[in-house]
Amino acid sequence: MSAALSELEKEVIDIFVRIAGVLSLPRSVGELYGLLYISPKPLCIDDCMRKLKISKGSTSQGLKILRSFGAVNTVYVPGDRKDFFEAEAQLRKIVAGFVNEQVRPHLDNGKARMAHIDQLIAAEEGEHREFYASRMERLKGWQKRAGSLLPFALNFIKPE
Amino acid sequence: MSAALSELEKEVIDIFVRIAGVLSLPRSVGELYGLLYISPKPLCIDDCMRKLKISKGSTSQGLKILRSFGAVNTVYVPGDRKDFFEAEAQLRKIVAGFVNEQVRPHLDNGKARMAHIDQLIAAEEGEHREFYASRMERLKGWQKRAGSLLPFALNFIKPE
DNA sequence: GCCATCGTTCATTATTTTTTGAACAATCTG
DNA sequence: CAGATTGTTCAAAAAATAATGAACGATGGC
Repeated sequence: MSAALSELEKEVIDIFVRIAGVLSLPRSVGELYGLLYISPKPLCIDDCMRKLKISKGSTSQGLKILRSFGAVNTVYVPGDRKDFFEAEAQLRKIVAGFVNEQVRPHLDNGKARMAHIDQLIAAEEGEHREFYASRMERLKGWQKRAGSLLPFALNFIKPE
Repeated sequence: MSAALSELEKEVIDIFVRIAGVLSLPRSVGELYGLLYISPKPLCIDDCMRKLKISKGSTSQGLKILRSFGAVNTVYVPGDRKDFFEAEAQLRKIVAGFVNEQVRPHLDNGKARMAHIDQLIAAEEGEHREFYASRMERLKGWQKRAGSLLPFALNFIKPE
C-alpha cells in the first residue's frame, strides 16, 4: 500500500512534473498531481508523503495550491478522520481555475501599467516621442491579441 | 547617452521582465529585450550594460538567448567594430522562434514518454489496468488538444 | 606581427525558490 | 476533558537558478 512508486507511477508523475515546470509551479506540486491522477482511489496526506518521499509541509502546501485552482478535490471517506484527495480529471475546470487564479491578475496589472506608460509618452517632449508612441501601439496590439486568444483557447477545450 | 533609465524605459522594461518570468526566462533577458524594444536606435553591449547596470557576462548571455529565438537582431553600423542590436518587433517571428526553440522539444519528448507509458500499461496485470488505460486516454486527449491549439494560435497571430 | 578592442565562457558568488520539520491549532474519541 | 490524531504554518536549511567578472580567444588596425 505504501510501497515505492511503480514504474508506471514514476512515468506519469514525471509528465506532470514537467508541466508544473512550464507553469512555474514547484516540483512537488507536479508530483502530487501526477500521483493522484494515476491513483485508482483517493489518497490521504500520509499516503502522498510516503509514496513521494516528501515532507508533510510540502505535501500540505502542495495540495493547498492544487485545490486553489481546482486541480484536486477532497473526498469524504466514511469512518476515517483523515482528509482524502483525488485529482480533478476535467481539464476544462483546471484550466479555468488556473487562469482565474494565476493568470488574470497579471493581465489586469499589465493593462494598468500600459495606461501609465501612455501618460508618460503624452508628457514626452523629445524627438523620439513618435517612435515611443508607435512602439506602444504595437505593444497594445500584442496585448489585445493575447487577450482575445485566451477566451478562445478556453472555449476550444470543450466541456469534456 | 549612457544616462540612467528614464521613467518610460523603466516601465517598458518592467513589462518585459514580467513576460520573461512567465516564459521562465531570466530577468536580465526581459530587461534587455525591454530596453531594446523602446530604444529608437540599436545599442551595443556596452550600452546595455551601462543602462541596465548588469554585468558583461549577463549581457552577452542574455543577448545570445534573445538571438536564439529571433527576438533580437544584429545590426551593422558602418565604421564601428562593435556589434549592435535591435529588438525584432514582429511578434509572429518571435513567437515562432520561441515555440521552435523552447517548446517543441518538450512536446516531442512528451510524446515519446506517452508511448512508453502505453507499453507499461499493456504489460500491467493487476485489477487497475482498465483505470490506468482510461487515465492515459484522457491524457492523450489533452495532449492532442494542446497540440492542435498551438498551430492555430500561431496562425491567429497574423503576419503583421 | 603586435597591440588594443570586443565578445564569450565559465568557475565562483549571490539571490531566489523550494523543502523541511518542529511547533502549533483544530478536531475527534473515549 | 485528557489524550491522540491530523493538518497547517513558518523560520531555517537546502537546492536551484541567475549574475558576476576575470581569463580567454578572436578580430581588426596599424
